Amino acid sequence: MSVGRPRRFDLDQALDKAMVVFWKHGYEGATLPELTEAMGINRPSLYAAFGNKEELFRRVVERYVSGPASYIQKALAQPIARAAIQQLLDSSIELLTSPGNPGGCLVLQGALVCGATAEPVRQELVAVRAAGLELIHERLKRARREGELPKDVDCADLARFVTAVVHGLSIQAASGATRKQLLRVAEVAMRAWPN
Amino acid sequence: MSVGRPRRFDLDQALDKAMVVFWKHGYEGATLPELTEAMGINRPSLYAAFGNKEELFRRVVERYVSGPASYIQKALAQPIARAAIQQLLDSSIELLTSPGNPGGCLVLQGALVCGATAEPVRQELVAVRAAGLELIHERLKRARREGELPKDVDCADLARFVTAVVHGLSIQAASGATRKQLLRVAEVAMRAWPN
DNA sequence: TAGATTCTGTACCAAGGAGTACAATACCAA
DNA sequence: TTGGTATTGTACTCCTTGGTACAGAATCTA
Repeated sequence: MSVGRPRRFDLDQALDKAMVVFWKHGYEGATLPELTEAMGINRPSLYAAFGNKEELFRRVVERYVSGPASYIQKALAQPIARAAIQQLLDSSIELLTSPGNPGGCLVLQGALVCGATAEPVRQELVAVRAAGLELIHERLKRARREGELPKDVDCADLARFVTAVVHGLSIQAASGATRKQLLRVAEVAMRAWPN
Repeated sequence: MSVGRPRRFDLDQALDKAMVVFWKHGYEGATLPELTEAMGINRPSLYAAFGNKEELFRRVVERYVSGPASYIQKALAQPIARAAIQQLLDSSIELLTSPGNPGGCLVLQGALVCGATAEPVRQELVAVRAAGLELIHERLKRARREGELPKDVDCADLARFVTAVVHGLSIQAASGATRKQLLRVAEVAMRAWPN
């Protein structure tokens, strides 16, 4: 603890509160009054602690990736590739429809499109999505090396398919689909698995 | 032509210009200066002709559904169900990656999430998406009646899967994926077709 | 206890948002 | 030509947005 008046709120707790707001309304749709209200702090405190709205959002995304969205790495760590993808879908659905937080995925609805000023934020989210795709791609390449996938399977195509399904599930969740419905979609999707 | 000073612009042309702006930046991200500039008219003309931003957007969505997005009905009219879905995916991809207009789908990026004031707009888009799902669902039920699908197939699940894939493709397109990449994703997706 | 330091809270600022008043203009009908 | 009508263009209004100045308050150090 350094000198000076101590901060009266917890940084991580405040980030979690901000996460919910951005998740629900997107980067542009989230207003500062809404953010400060949810975080339980006033505006100057927010600016002192996080810089500005954009930096706050980046911190939130970081936290989202290493927190709620960390199920991706966990799933892909499964020894059997097919089970890894299955678990990826299942745990995606669990997060997307978790009753405690807004439906859908922050990385999608944070800024799918936006006005000119938010363009850097959009670009960042595009990069985060690309990183997710790459994780899946790497896992599938490993599966093929290890003989779990036929040699004639294109791992890039399959990875992109899996990503597309996860994104599609996210949209459905954001549009009000139930967990049960999405789990059945995942079941159908798994029929595309090569054998 | 009624009395009074004649309008100096074409309503439908103006709507098409506005469509591109909303498509690219979303409902909230599109500003009135940007809209009027693209439409080649000034603000009072816009308000006189379309009411306000929200009504303009609704007109644009109508036009989008009955124009660019009408490929859906066209595809589903195919006599063979499998071919209908195949064509649905292919023509989706064609629109989503058409060089002339913004990547992705207006019905998704128009307002996936938003601030409080745009909530009615978001709801409308949710309804439009639900209508699309229903079209596919009906087509699949017909296919099952006609013996093209096994009786134990759940048409609702399959329809939702197809919808999710299309939405996933839209996200990918909005994130910079190429037409070729998406066509291969569609190929993978079709492997989930029941037989 | 005094000073340095950092956070909090009120109150403000400039910029940009959507929407409109009103005079000028262009057409039709008589 | 004249009057009625609807559009255009300039110039506004009001509100919300993100961001900040500054004084007061709370802590640590010496």
